[in-house]
Amino acid sequence: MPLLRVATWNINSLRLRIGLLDRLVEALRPDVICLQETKVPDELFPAEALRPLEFPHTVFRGMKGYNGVAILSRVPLAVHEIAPDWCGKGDCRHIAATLRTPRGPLELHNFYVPAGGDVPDRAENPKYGHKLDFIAETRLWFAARTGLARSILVGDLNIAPLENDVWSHRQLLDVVSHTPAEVAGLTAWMQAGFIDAVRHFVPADQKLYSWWSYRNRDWRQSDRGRRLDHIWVTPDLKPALKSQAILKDARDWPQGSDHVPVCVEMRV
DNA sequence: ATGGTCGACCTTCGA
Repeated sequence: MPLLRVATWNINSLRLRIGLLDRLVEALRPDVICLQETKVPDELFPAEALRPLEFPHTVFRGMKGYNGVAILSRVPLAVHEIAPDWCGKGDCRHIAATLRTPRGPLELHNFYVPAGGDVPDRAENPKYGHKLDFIAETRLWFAARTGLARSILVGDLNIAPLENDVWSHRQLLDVVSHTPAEVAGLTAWMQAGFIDAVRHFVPADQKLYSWWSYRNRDWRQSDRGRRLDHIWVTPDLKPALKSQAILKDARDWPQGSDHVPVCVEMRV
């Protein structure tokens, strides 16, 4: 099992869209699926309904109504209780696991970063402050992890850092997800120990999105997308990277999420 | 310039 494919998807309700996971598996053939916005408390996690998918190893952290993250895996894994309770909120926005691969353990982090509300102003909008505080905390925490290696960080990070990660850099400078403060915060976090595994394959001058708003009648025609979903790896894994895929067609799945799956293949 | 659409859940909130 030298090739490992890791997919990340904001599923926007696991119970509502559980049937779409078959399509994801068929299209991407992932070994590991990281989900965000599962919106299901742990005691209601649909383990039985997931069984036919044949991802026997699962870890999850959910709550009622909001947030929630899960990892479905064909590779044995165990929860890695290592990270703090970000911003002391008790939110279910992060789960870490250790994957047991034939060539040694891999550390995997699955994040759902706060969306941050509508107004990009700390005083006026506490959600925006929470988002900036969250990514500052995660940056400091990873920066303190000296010797971090063989690690993968994925998730809905709710920030599009590059000019071509949004449909119009100029028009989104004041829109939460692409403000200079968020971009600086996310970039500093990544540079605390990771490289962008998707942009490793796609030049920065090329438009690349993973999310299109529900509020566009014809999302494909208007194509006002943003790249909010990311896969980062520690630099030691850079030579291991083999390919990336963003499953744009998933945006047209029946009753689909507003996010599409992102996947990276690596030889680990 | 504005409003546009979802999901969860109890009527409005979060995205």
